[in-house]
Amino acid sequence: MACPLRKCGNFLPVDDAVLAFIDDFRSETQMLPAGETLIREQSKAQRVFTLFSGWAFRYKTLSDGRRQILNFMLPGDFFGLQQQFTDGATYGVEALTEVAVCVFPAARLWDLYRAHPQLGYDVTWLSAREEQMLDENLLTTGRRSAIERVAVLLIHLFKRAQRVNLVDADNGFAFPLTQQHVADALGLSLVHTNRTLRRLQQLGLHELADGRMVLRNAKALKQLADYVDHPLNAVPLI
Amino acid sequence: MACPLRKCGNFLPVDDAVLAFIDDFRSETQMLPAGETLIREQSKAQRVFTLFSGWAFRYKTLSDGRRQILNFMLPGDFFGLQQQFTDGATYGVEALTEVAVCVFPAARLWDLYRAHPQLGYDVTWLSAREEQMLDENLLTTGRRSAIERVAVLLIHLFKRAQRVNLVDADNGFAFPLTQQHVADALGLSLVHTNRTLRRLQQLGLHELADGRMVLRNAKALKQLADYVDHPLNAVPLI
DNA sequence: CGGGGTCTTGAAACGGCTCAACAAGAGTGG
DNA sequence: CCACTCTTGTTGAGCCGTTTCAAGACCCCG
Repeated sequence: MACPLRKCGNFLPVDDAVLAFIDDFRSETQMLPAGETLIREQSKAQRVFTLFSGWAFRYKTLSDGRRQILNFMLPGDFFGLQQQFTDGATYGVEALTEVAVCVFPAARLWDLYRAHPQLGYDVTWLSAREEQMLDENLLTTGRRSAIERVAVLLIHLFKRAQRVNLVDADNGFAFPLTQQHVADALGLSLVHTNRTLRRLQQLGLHELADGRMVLRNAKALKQLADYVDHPLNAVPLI
Repeated sequence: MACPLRKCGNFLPVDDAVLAFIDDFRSETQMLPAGETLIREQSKAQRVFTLFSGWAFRYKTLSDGRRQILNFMLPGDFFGLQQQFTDGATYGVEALTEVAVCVFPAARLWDLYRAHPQLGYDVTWLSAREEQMLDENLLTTGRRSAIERVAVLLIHLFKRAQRVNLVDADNGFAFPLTQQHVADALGLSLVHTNRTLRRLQQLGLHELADGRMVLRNAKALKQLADYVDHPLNAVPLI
């Protein structure tokens, strides 16, 4: 059965043999409501995932409850890999909206490398791509001011939504994050996030209401954030 | 010829065929002085590296010069992978001390996956491991206070040095970072980094002089930093 | 002897945090 | 249909952690 996500045109094509392997590799497809935990911090789950629809996020928490969101996941994102190489998950993953995920048994990951080196290469590719996003997030939380941080996040999520055809003609898209999520992703307090968001909105750079975001002035946002634009190259999908 | 680093006991053993492939894969071994650039930001280098000896670091800069150090590299670390999947390097790498690196042609990376899936798996492993460190750094810069940040960094570098037998019996090891490096790694200003380092030293938690660091009270540092200890499992070496 | 890099310290300014209160909407149960 | 609570967003006031500016010490090296 063909995967509808694959047809959106922003993923690399694969031949039938590989497709069949992926299909067989997948143990199930799951639907989960918003707020559900996909990977529990410290747990020893033996599964890896591809997000098929919806949004999710990866996070870590300190023992006193402070939370840092590491990155957001959109359709096509592959996750759960790292726990494979450690004694357990060093982070948690939570659904931001209702999500559909393809579930794979981590134990068979090594089979994948042996049977289809191409897929192994693709896994590495996706992993490296996620690492790049982390690099950017680290630069952001470490060295950008609050207003720059928010601007970067808005553009970044916009670009990512665009890849999977989630953005409409008016630069609008569903924005399922609460301000608390934004704060936790950027290393800011909730209150200051609110003020900063408000300030950007008053400058006319974006509009955010009822879970919907519209980028009003992407160029100004990019300039404000010192954002370097990368072309939207096709990426693997597993 | 046997790699001395491999014998230190903290790397996974590999069989002779794989070893021979790695040997053939390596295009050269280079020595570079401290301060030298191994990968230039924005460049299109076609090489990946394994650090054989010395320290290096990976960083990103904003157009106005603000710099964020993403992570530090110690012997055994594999880097340069990400640029393979983008149009160029999205970060820079600089030698912190004199370094020796094994250089591999990135163009042959795909050969590696095909010829030895085991090595492909190992590359992913190393990539996932680096990502874990980035996760931790992101949590640190996003959610920890200055004193917690410094404490985390000290423990983390200590543990990493320990893995490659760089720590002596008195918990001392060569510490080639300037305070500016520490500041750039933690998202702090130089002045505040100085004060914080000083404060920790006065508390008797560590000692730092003449490029040499001694952990005086690792337990207190861990507690202060809310640091979760992971066992020192063996990792692949390429 | 001069100059550049690193470390150190003081003083003042400021960005972001905390505390606190309130509004609006959604869901729940009587 | 109305209280009630819970979640999310909003705004003010004051404080504090960190930054910035500035200056001096020390050391190595040409």
